[in-house]
Amino acid sequence: MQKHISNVDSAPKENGDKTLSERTTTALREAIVCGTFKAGEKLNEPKLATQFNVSRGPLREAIRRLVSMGLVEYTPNVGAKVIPLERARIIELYEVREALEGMAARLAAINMTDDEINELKKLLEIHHQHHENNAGEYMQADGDFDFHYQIIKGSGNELLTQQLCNELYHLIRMFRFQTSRFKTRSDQALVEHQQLIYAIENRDPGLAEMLMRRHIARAKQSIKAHLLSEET
Amino acid sequence: MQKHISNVDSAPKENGDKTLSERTTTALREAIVCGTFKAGEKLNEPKLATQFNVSRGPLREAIRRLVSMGLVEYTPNVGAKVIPLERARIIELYEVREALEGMAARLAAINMTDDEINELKKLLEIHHQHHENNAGEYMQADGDFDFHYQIIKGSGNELLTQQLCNELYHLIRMFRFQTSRFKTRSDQALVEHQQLIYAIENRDPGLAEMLMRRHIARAKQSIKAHLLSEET
DNA sequence: AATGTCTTGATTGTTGACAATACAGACAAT
DNA sequence: ATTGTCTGTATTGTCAACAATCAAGACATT
Repeated sequence: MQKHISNVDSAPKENGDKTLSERTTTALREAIVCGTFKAGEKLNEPKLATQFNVSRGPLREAIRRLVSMGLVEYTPNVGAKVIPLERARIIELYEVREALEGMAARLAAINMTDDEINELKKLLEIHHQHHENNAGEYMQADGDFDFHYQIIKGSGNELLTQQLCNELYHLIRMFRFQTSRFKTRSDQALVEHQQLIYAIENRDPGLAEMLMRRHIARAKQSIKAHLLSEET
Repeated sequence: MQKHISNVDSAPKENGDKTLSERTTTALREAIVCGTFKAGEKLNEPKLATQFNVSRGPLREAIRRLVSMGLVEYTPNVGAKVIPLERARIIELYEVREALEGMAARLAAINMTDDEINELKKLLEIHHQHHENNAGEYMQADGDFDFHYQIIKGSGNELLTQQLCNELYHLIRMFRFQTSRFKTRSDQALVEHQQLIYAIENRDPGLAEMLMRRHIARAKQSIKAHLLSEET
């Protein structure tokens, strides 16, 4: 049965995607993140190559990149499969996030320019509006991403930014797609974001880190509870 | 001028290295980490393929993997080059380490078994012996790695372990190779390791994290000072 | 019936050739 | 002299065919 991916061009164009293998990577990544390929599903090279309208070379490259991003598992001579996102792994993901984004907030409190902080404030304001207008919930996920993204960038640490935005980011997205049934605690999150901005504005690295870590730890606890309550 | 890498087989055999591209990855990685290829040096595909005695396919795979490990920079249609380890990047590396290994120590204090803790103690004892016998310095680098490695594994967080041991680890090694001229503060480190074990043994996650972070932050400061004093 | 071996089909690993792109040097124009 | 364009060469991107490996089912043996 043919999936809804006739070729690579159906993927979102990302500005840096010049070569075929890069476009294939993006296309395959989105397909996995969005659940077109189910968790644990085998990735057959010739079949996928046909679907994406490329030869096996670029496709293999794409698979390798997704392996290094943690979205795909690989066994030599056996093949690739979409990573099965078990409970344990999700908790692990949030623990790593807590560590890295905590550090990002600390560094952001030191390195962010005043302009960048103002941008952050504007962003929060927009989210606030949305929350009031649309009775919460809606767009919260993307909004949350934007906010965290700006702080990460504001850290000024390129390695950290890369680790979070290029590697872990897509894992988080994938998880969110699979668990969109969970309500996002959007009003709570807004308050926490607000506090975080204060800490950064006051150039208090310790507080910024602590608040960010609590923000993420709280999300982790919330998810943990949800996952347990769903246990069969 | 021919380098001292006639083919892939000269690389250290790592148990999981079955396929040619995996062996090539290991070989190329070691060559880069150990400085056979200088920082910033261009990696020419046909030339390297000849040197390693493989075709361009596996070699390209190897390069891609090293890109995702941060050892190699890549520009489409231009090619790959060994990452130039500038001062800024080294500091960044230690900031990320501080965050991740801090979290590892925290989790280790929670999750490590008593047996694992005993192993850690034995390891420290061995390092202590070496320090007294060999008037310090010697073997400190590897010893330090072993110690940190066991704590990371002891965290029980696979994602964290992978990030540290498969990605950042080799960057650190590469940096150490380039700066072996720096004296390692080995007696200081031993004391800090000792304290860390206490914290883990007493199941004090907060203290364990704090000590690990200080341990790494101190190393960062030491390196910072060295780098500044070398400024031309 | 259960276990072990063999064979077959499918899938991955590797290769070398060809196409597309970028870089360097020569040359012309201002 | 400097800038811009062009051309040839080198390098990377892509492909399709071939070799090596693995997984599953048939068959024989205990």
